[in-house]
Amino acid sequence: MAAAVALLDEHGIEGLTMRRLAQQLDVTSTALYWHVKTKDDVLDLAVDRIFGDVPVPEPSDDWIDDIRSLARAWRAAMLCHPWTPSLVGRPMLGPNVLARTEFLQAALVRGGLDGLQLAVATRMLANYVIGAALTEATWHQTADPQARAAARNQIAALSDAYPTLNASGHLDHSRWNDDVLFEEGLNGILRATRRNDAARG
Amino acid sequence: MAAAVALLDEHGIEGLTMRRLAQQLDVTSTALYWHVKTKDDVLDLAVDRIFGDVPVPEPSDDWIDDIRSLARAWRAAMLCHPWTPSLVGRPMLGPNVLARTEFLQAALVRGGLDGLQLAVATRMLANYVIGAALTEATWHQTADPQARAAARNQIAALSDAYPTLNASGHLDHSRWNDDVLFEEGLNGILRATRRNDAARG
DNA sequence: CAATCAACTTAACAACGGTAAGGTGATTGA
DNA sequence: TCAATCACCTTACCGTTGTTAAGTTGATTG
Repeated sequence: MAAAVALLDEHGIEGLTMRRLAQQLDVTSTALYWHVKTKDDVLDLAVDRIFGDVPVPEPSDDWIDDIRSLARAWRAAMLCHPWTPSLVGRPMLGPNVLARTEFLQAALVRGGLDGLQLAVATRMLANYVIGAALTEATWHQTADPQARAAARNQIAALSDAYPTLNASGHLDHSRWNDDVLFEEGLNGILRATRRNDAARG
Repeated sequence: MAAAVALLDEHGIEGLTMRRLAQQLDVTSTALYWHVKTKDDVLDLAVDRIFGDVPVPEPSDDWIDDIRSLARAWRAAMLCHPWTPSLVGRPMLGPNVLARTEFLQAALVRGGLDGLQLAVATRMLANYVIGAALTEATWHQTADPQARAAARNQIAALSDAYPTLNASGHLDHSRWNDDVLFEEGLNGILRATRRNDAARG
């Protein structure tokens, strides 16, 4: 798996082939099929391995801060291995993912949530983190500054069609800091879960 | 593109090959390369086509409801074509996507947001919708009830390791309705953006 | 000492994305 | 009217991919 992750990190998702992976391990490609059933298994294991690197915080008396830490670390791990977000479209049921979801929900329970509100908050947070990582990784992947500038200019040229988008600089990545945007959004969501909690009793 | 979407709908993302697409159109596979540069272009166009099906609401005097409508429709479109979410990991700069993002931001501006708060709210909403669609589509893709039950039992067996997860029924899809969870989460996020707005003055 | 078994190899398969070169039939311009 | 152009498609082919089948090796076991 270490070799697989290394290949994915270096050459992206299309750079991982069974032959290349085998070569990296000084084996024939077919030898891999002794340890693994299909290539998809390799990808699944690689993803779960990355999620295993996400440090699970020690539960403190501030459950909100616990969640914040987990969300931050989760996003950071995905952005550190930009191929991860695009592979989330497969069942995430590895033990590492489950352990972190367990921590998330436990923190919410400590915060007083249960029933529907608990389910809603869990999904809301998970969806936000995954969505953020996916969006940012996608954008970073279009790392070619030339392509970025071209896209920006294309928008600017159509500023009649996209006036708001153009004025807000939504595509101008030098204008807003991704970390700040993520943090602020996370705060908003956390406030929303607390508000729901308060509204319930 | 209609043929491509049909193939994707029927056989999933791996069911679309240039040869199959060509066969569907009674042509040779190489003929496709006259209209398109690479297979990735086909996928990009297919995604943008789906997003084109998302109805852009007529702006009303209730900007929050406008956003709700767009978010609902967007998620519905992605879930209707479950291969879409896993393809979002490529630059989404097609005109259809941009038009809808423009609508979203315009509604937020009408709601009184600008500057950092506007950027935060835009991303928060987009990330949530994308994350939700991705999560749900992923889960639906593991449609095999046998696999689902197996996963659930596996969790149940490890109920010591995942007590909260086990008790909340987070993996029990019969317990909570996806539509309800999405709607509630969306409400939470919208409340959060309004709160930010109020806090600013 | 024979048998088992994990771990690997060699050989080969069909299918894939993509290129190069050539054909065809309608549309054009002098 | 006739040659040239052009959009659109075909034939032939390339290297690579995931994957299977069958056989090999070398240590461990009864």
